[in-house]
Amino acid sequence: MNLKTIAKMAGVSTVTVSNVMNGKYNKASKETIERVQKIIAETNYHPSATARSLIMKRSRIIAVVIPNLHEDEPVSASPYNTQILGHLERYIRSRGYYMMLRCVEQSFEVLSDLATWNIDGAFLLGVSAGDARELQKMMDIPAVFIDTYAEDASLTTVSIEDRKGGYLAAKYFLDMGHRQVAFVSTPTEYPGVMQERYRGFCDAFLERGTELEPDHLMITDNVFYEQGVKAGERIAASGPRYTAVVTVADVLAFGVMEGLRLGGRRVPEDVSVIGFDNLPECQYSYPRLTSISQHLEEKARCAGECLFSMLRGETSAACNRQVEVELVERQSVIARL
Amino acid sequence: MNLKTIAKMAGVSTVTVSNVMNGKYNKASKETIERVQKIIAETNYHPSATARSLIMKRSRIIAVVIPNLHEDEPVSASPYNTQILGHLERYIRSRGYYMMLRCVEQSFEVLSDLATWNIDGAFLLGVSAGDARELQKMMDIPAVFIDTYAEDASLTTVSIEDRKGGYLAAKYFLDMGHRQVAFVSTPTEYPGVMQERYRGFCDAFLERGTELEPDHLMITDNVFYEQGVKAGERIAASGPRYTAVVTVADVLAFGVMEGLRLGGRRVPEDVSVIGFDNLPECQYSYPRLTSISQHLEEKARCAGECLFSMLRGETSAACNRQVEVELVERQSVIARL
DNA sequence: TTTCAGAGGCTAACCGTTTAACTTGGCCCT
DNA sequence: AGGGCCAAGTTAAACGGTTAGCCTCTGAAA
Repeated sequence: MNLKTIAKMAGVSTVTVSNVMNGKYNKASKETIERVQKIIAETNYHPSATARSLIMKRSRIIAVVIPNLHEDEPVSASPYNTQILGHLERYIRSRGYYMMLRCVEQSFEVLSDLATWNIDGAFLLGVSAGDARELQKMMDIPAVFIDTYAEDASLTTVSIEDRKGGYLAAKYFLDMGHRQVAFVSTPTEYPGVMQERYRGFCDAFLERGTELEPDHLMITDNVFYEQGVKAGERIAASGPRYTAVVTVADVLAFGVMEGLRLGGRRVPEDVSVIGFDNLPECQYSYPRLTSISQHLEEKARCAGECLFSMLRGETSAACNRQVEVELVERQSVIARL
Repeated sequence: MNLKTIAKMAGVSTVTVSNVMNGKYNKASKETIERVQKIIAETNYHPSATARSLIMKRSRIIAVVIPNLHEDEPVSASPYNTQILGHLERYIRSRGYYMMLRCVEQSFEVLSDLATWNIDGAFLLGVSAGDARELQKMMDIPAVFIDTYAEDASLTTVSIEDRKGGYLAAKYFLDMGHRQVAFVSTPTEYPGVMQERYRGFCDAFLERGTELEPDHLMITDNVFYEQGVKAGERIAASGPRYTAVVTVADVLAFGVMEGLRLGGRRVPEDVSVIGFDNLPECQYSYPRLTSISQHLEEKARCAGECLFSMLRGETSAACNRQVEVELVERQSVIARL
């Protein structure tokens, strides 16, 4: 079933059918339009996207590049990824576009072959700043980087208020009377999400004039559960020194809680814990985890708006937007009087 | 950059370049092949997938249709979905195909517009048997239904040994000395995953000759956490009657454990619990949840093999494969002497 | 010496759309 | 009466590949 067939059935040329399909109603008479539309509906005809994108040089396909989903590690398989993916798909579809998904280990391995599809734009998740700039160059299409921190403003990025998140967690503890607070994170010395969160954490102590413990910073190799357990055990082993822990990821927090328990400390009676991301699991961990929440739908909408404004050619320069965070109170924190 | 350009640079016709690209090496001389390949490499040329699929009538695109990912509910946002998605993507890509993702609320809303892309095949997740048959008719392309149970064998399906899973859980409890075992599930009267699991559960009791408690079956509205909590509370309220619970989903089990706690029962000291799916979260719930595990990579590979054998036209009729399950022991179960 | 096969290559048609440019007739204005 | 303009079409070219069919040359077999 193609244009030509429809045209023949309607007794008009293919161009007329094409015009009707694309809403160019000033190019045809009312009767013609109705006749053609009737036939289209009856035959359930849908134009070929391939033919269309071939000649129009735009495919209405958006690529979404996301790190390794298949891994058994909670961080990859995390509901975070599923949800943001779901929201992005909805946004893309609501605009009449299609989503092509690509999971990658190394960001680079990818994109040349995606280019064969004349991709209109791309969302890239969790790419480092350096890689991001490379990628931006390789694919000369509009791209929005989600959770990437670039020092310069050449990239269009959408992230959350990571710094404020760290700040909120620390301030919450300080307000609750905690003074000895550990910070569990992957390395914070490079620009990125974790550094921001740590900066915010420090901000709160600075603002309050409270000294940080000299060894409050506990660096882990990754944000997986087992590393959290180790960190928790270390904290437990340091005696009653720390009364509270901020972690940069919920999964890490789940591990820390287990590690503390293994080390003989109760959560939250002996040590309070705050996570980051507010995964659905926070509601059914034990104890339920207090966490910094990011509004994923908002994040996706934000990213979508950025990308589609670029697609429309509104080159309002690269935007760098941050979505609000908030602290969600649950049972893993108690006040310290 | 297109075929014509490359052809001109190499001093040959487009056909020759095309042949070289597609490995038809018997159609060109060794020198020509090398010259053309060199130019292709230098210019980093990639042929247009749109043009190609237009004329070849196959796109190398596989559609993946998955229910609502964006929901905040653990069951949608579940790592299960993320992981199976990741594995499917890997399989698809390993075959040189592309993955188009579509999240749906109602399975039907979808597929006519996907057809515009000349999709070669599709994976459909979590579609009911009835819908599946409709869909199969609508899109006349090879499709593999994952986690769909059809009574007849007209559909190609891949699922897990759900019945055996239910059996394993029940048998494990019986072997551990439990006699009063509750079964928490969404309705089991219609064909589907849950019915299979329940059947397996009953099988074990029948085999052992142990009577089931008259009200052992606790039906929930869905497999979300809150429903699990309610079921757990109900079980707790029924006094010391039940010493063990089998649930049809881990998230439900997490809820049940919380509900039992709220009702004053300890897990596993008073009541033991087994989940289903073996989500990564089982490793960091409290207590760690014993669960029936499905091998997702295997499941994806299985589905992939089915689909690609259909794509190759090997019409070995519709296959209905089931992937193995096993019981993973953790801390949520103790023996009853 | 003719025949035949195969290597190596080319031309033309085709896939299903969109777009630019052209046609035709009717109407209005001068 | 002639020109200009608009509505409602049409035809032809283009997008970037693939495929079928044709051509030419060389070497070997009959």
